[in-house]
Amino acid sequence: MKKREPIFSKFKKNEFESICRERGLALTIQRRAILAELAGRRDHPTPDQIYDVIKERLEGVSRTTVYRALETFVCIGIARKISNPEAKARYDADTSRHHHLTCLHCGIVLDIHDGDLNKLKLPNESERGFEVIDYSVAFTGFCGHCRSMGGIDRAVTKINPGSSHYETS
Amino acid sequence: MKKREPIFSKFKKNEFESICRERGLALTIQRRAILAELAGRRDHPTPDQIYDVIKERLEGVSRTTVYRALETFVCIGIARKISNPEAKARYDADTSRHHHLTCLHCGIVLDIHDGDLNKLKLPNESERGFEVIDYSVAFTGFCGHCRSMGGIDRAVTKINPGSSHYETS
DNA sequence: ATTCCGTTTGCAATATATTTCCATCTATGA
DNA sequence: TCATAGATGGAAATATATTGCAAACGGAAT
Repeated sequence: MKKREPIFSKFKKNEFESICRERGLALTIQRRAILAELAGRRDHPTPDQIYDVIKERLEGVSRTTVYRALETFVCIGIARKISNPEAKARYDADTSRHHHLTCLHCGIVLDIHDGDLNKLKLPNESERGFEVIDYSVAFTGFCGHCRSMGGIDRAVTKINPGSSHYETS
Repeated sequence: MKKREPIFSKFKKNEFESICRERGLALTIQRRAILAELAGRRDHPTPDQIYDVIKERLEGVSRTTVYRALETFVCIGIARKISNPEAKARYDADTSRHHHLTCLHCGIVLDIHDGDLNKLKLPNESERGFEVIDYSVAFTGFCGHCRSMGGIDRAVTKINPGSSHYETS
């Protein structure tokens, strides 16, 4: 098994702290905990998934704070709000260009790092007035867990929030 | 001005009717109207946007019916629920492989048909147990309308539902 | 360490989006 | 036309997200 680099690296932590200082944003324990949780996992969690973990450690944190902190991270450029077909917010602390696999059954979002996919020619959309900033390739399919569960009717691609599960690493 | 093929073509209509017959789904006036509306527009509407139009023509139609019909269309393969970072579902009656431009300011989703983008090599994710079914390239940026409006702070990429507007064709 | 001030938080209320329940109604085949 | 499986409408429940404000906190100056 290949050893993995921790996502909430020293680098990310320093980046966060210096950006906050530049902008006059306070380094609160809530923001630290929320960022650490977001950056420490690989499943692109929803605000509620983060809240559920955070609340065990931080007595009395509010769901509102989680929502607010995540939006703040997006605004200062240390996280992204990612697109997914569930249409609920999911966040990603990795802001480098990479791509996603979304399971059509349970909604989990996994990363793909692939050099070729990072070199797509941008379409010329200036004629339509659109300014392209970035892109990401969104793959859809079925994750290992959902494939191995018997009885999944693939015609029913409706995402089932009740059956969520996560990569165990 | 280039003439455009109507999206709710004879083909789509026949496809819908035959699939419904095969599956024992009733061809109700609600489903017909909802599909016609979805397929007739190019802006990837939310259920509410469809409802707002439909209710003028179909006295007493329920929002619930619109939600249900759209999910049904996805299940039978004649529409897709598309990925987007807003906290609401958007649907697309074009199930062929194509790609999307999403405006980071107003949330509008435009189509891109580009032959090169349709030929990406699928990543080999079978080792991780993921079965890839399809993909779509999600471009983000700013649409012509949002670019031309003065005073947009690009650092604030939060999607603003209040400023929605649509392609006039 | 203490004080001050602007930022952030928690809570409650509100807003928006979606789903569920069930009585009633309708499309469709016999 | 009739029977009936399937669909609808409307209310209510649930899920998701945002806002306003008083109290608490972080960080800089002292």
